[in-house]
Amino acid sequence: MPTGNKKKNQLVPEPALRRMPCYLSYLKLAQKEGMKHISSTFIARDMGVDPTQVTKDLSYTSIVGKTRVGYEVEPLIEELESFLGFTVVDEAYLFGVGSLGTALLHDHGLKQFGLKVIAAFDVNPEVVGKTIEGVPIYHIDEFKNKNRTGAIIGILTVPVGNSQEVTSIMVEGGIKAIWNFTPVTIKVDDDIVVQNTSLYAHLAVMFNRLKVKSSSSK
Amino acid sequence: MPTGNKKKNQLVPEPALRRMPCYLSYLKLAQKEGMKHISSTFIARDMGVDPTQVTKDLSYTSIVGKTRVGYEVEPLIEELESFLGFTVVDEAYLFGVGSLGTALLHDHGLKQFGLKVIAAFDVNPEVVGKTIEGVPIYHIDEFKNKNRTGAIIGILTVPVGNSQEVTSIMVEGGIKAIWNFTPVTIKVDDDIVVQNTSLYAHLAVMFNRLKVKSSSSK
DNA sequence: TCTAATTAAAGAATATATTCTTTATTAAAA
DNA sequence: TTTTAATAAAGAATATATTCTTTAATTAGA
Repeated sequence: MPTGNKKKNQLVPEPALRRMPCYLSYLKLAQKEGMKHISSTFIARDMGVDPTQVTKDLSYTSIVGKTRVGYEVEPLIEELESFLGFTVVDEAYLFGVGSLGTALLHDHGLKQFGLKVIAAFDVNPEVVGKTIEGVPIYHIDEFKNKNRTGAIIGILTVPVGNSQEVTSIMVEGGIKAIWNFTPVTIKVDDDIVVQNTSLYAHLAVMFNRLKVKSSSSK
Repeated sequence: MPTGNKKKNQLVPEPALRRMPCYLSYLKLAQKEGMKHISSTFIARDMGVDPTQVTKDLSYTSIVGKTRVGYEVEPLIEELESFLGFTVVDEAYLFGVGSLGTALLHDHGLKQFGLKVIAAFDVNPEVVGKTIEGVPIYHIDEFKNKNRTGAIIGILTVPVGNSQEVTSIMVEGGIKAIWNFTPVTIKVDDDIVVQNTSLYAHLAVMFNRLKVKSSSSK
């Protein structure tokens, strides 16, 4: 049996992981206002969530709070950033320089959170050869050669019909994690990480909630 | 007690709602290939999910399948699109024309899924007065006047520090649903719908899964 | 016409996530 | 030094979502 912290190997629940960047941005604001310590009850009240959920979520990191004092703001921020992988910058390729792909290339916020797009790939001759925000766009056939540099993260923003095909190309070329912005459920081996972020799925949830609210208020 | 379909008033689970656009894009591809009928087991096998989950998810819509045949593709597509609110185009305002806001304005995919940005607001004199992809950008002070036209959906892409402030302005101006792209937990009254879509939260989940995978494979 | 195989749908069982409760700790005040 | 109040943390209870099981329907084939 391997030694080491059991927590490191156990899977952190996705809902908890998704909340962590919220704590992080909240803590950064608190730090700006000069706060040195902050308690879970305080965070919870401010953010409108359950206090025990805050402590449970934060317990997945290696930070421990102090009774009657709370957490030290600065170390907690540092721990969260490193725990979430925001401190080291990973390189990524983007596949599909259409409307959404172009949009993402314009967002430099990604680099701040540890992801730097170093090249993009497409088949459209109108975009191949150009650069967007300093990122060169190559024909997808060049991907296998280019991947010598070893990016293991791929951003998938191709049209729905090409999703699975491009996914296969990505995996064959050594991509280990796919950030999938298409609404397609792509199929990959177990060793490949897939993160689905379909904006339209979120839009669907919003429309539904809005519909339910407006029909119940009548 | 009100009459009418009980299902319409009961909240559809968010996970189910998020999967629906996936079914939709899958069905559209199937339709292109000439399929008229499709069974839940077939969909499930193709998408790598549980067959009963497919039927359960689809049962929230008013479509029923036929035993030994499955669902009719075309009516199912139509029902899903209308159920998800993709058939009618809602108008929206975008708040914060920074990096991410600009990016979203470039994505015309949104209109296709029922959301049309008709105006954007910011305070930066460098962008105020310009247009991006045909969308005019106004100073946020002009929001209250502009909102006579009655958009009730707002897209929030301001910097973290201004999130809550701009949220209040949005709600005061009549916004009923906020698509929040900031990692901040904004506070609003119960009657306002908030849909959180923090790209960085998804990034965090991906980094974590990648870390776990790479550490367990050694 | 009858039988067998396939399927949707409903409900039960399981798994997962969230919230509640208790306990032990400890800083601050008496 | 002692007491009190506030807190983190662990585990139990609850709520939620997913998966499994059963049932009934019905089409295709014998």
